Amino acid sequence: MLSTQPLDAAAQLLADPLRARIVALLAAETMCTCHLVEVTGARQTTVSHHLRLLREAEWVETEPCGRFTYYRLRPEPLRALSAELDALADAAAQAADRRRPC
Amino acid sequence: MLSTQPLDAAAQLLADPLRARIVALLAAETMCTCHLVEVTGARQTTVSHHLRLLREAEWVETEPCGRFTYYRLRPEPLRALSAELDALADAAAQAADRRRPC
DNA sequence: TCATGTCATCAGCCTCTGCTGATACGTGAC
DNA sequence: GTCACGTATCAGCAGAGGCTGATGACATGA
Repeated sequence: MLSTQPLDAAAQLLADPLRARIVALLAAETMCTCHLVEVTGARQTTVSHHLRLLREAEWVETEPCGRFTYYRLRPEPLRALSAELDALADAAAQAADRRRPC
Repeated sequence: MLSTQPLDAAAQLLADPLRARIVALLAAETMCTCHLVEVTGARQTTVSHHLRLLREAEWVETEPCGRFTYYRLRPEPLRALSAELDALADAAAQAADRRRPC
């Protein structure tokens, strides 16, 4: 268990459609808020709200550049979550035989 | 993209603390509802509610056994989600260089 | 058949959270 | 300085979803 945040807290960050879209967009390209607003079609305040949650969870890093703010997605939290899910899948594959009797 | 369900829908299933706990418990051992109620300390209706969501998403399979109902966690959805997150992490690792200019 | 135990479903409540509009801050251009 | 632009924060609202108690279906054992 290498994760620094609980499984449910990490999953919660991806549980919203728009936020998941933002994560996917930032995975492809480092971009600033105005890009995300343009691509997603959401309001600026809404995008900023989601970026705040990602920032507080340390899933993204900000890089101010003049008037703009670039957002970069950190791969580490995604890797940690992926590894945790993979471990669960491994356990589940073996749990078909292990059955707790009533 | 091998996943049969959207990223946010899959993440939503793990976004609740109790539901994530149930998934983790079922990953370790195939067990029936009464076990989950006993271990988690939650009400039976609450556990049944979460099991229903996992069942409808086909994350678990049921096996009626007399009065009891055994629940088995399928590893496939976890693997698919893990793979998707790993791909996002790969992309994010390279996206540090790719920057969309304003 | 009747009582008991296991589990699922339903309606209602309540909390959480995402969305919105208004507003404030900082930066760069003029 | 003044204006435009990009961004963040705030309060209020509304919808989604988790929890609860009541209830019913089904299987088991006396």
